Amino acid sequence: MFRAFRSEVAAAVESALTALDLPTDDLGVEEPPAEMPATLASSVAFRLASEVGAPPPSVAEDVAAEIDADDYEYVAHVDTQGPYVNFYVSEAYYADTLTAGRDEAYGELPATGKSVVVEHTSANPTGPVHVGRARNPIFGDAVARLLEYAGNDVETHYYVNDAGRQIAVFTWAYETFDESELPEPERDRADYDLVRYYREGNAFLESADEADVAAAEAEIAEIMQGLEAGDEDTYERVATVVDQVLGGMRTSLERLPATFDEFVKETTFIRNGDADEIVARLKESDHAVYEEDAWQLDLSAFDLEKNLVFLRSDDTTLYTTRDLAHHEWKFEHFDEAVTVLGEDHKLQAEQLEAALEILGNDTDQLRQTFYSWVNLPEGGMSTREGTGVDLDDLLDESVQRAREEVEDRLDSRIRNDELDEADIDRIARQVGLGAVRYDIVSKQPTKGITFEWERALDFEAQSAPYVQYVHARCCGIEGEAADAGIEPSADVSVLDSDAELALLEDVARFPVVIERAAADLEPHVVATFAREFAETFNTFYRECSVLNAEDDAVAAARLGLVEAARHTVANALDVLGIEAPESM
RNA sequence: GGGCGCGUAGCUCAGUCGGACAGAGCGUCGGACUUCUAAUCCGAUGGUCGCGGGUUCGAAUCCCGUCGCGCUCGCCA
Repeated sequence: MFRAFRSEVAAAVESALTALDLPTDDLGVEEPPAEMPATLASSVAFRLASEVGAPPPSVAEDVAAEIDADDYEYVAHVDTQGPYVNFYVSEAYYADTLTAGRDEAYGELPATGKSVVVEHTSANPTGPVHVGRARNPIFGDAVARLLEYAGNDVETHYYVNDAGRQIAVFTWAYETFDESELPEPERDRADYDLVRYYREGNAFLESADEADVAAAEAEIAEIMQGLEAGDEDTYERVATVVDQVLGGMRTSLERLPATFDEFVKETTFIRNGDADEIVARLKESDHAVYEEDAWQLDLSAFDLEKNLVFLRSDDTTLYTTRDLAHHEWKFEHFDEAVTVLGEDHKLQAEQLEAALEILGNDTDQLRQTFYSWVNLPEGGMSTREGTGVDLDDLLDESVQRAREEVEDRLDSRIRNDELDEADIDRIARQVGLGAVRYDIVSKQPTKGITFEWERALDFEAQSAPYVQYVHARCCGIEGEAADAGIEPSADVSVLDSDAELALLEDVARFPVVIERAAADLEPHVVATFAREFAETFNTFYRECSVLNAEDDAVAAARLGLVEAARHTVANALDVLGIEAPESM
């Protein structure tokens, strides 16, 4: 309803300014501070004061006088406070909000008809997912969910790097070293098992004799050449490693859960000839240069001083070359391609975009968004060096701590709903995973995060459990109300306390929060909303009892409001990929 | 050194397409469970919005400079 109200306010200000023969290029519509009773305001009087030759408050009054609230459905009345023109919502606004909120799908925006592919995570299949990388699936999954809520037809892709040098090194190491010379794997799973070979291989290349390293490098180069030449045997050797490791990584990611509609292998674009075709087309372009035996793009026209090599001197393609083919393929099949990348890929992403433009693509289809690395207090995390915290360990620890919390609280629990062992398992999992996700998704992606156990696993306020608790409370009330025979209504005329109306106003804002967050690809906006919404709900909870309401009509309307609130919290959490527990 | 990002309360963070006194949580201190679940709520405490200029009626927000931190500048990905 907020979106409709906002349109009405904009229309009202615009027509008032037109009537006053004033410019309408900037209507100055904004949200007033929380303490103000108005829902929207316009600061347009500031800008027009000099033009009119009157002080802002006087201009504001002129504007307000031109607006007749009766012309609008959701505008109850208009007044001024100093230089501001304030707009107040009508009972119809509350009524329609409550009605809309009682739909389970509340918050989902009308279909845009656009298909969007969200590529995220795409971590190299070299070993277990660690926390440094975990921001990508958590943020990426939330972006995908958010775009879905915003009305798009979304597909998620994981781009599998199965063609690069690292994978060639891995394949060589896997075939070369014997398990007996490796340490015990940390877990009995393929990614933990095989990463030992990868680490051993890298260590060998760094420390072995020059001659031995040269021999190894020759074998590694052979693998890369084999892939480039389309040699079936080489593909199979590489796939043996990649598929196993990726399988293990997927198990970790699915715990979050982060799932993918498709895993797209990089080698696809070598095998089908698309990468070669890209090379041929790039060679033809005005930006192509042949320097030091390699084909490169001079991107100075795009303000990128670094040349992009797209064909090595040994005629093999590079990651970015194949990614160009990959992106053209995405452009063909989807209206929009969103990619979630670590900030370390920023330059490469700019080069990619420039090259796509050179190839004649409409790069408006491409949206690349970046996040900063998650570091440990003592420094960065690396799969190759084996430093860092594994995502599995973080999730295990979080669920375990959540379980301890549940058990600790069991004795002091007032509610007599007798949680059984299965409930405790469920709550521990929902809360434990939710806490980890919320901790990461609630922050602006551009900000660096230092991973600290205590902070990531804080189950108090400003965390997932805080929001989840509100959902459980809603479910509790609805259960009790059903037992008491109360039927929910949408009769807002009996709701008049500040707490009730504040909650209703927050329910009303949810769709616009989705809209804005999706436009900017910023799921943390939804996380902030969810937390604020939970606060508003808790005030309502304290002050407005459903079961002990003054009369039946109030009880019924409050129950309707609780239902709308539950849908709002559940769906806000759903955008973030966090489960909404029915009890906890 | 060049490019990009970040810098807001003791700590972790919102707010950043200019607007009404800069907001939360944690921490510290003090209160509220015979009540629809206290993973909750209420109150107190706490800030030169890194620093210096500029633009503007108005700047945490825009511009310039500067300092600190991160990322990046491979025929790696």
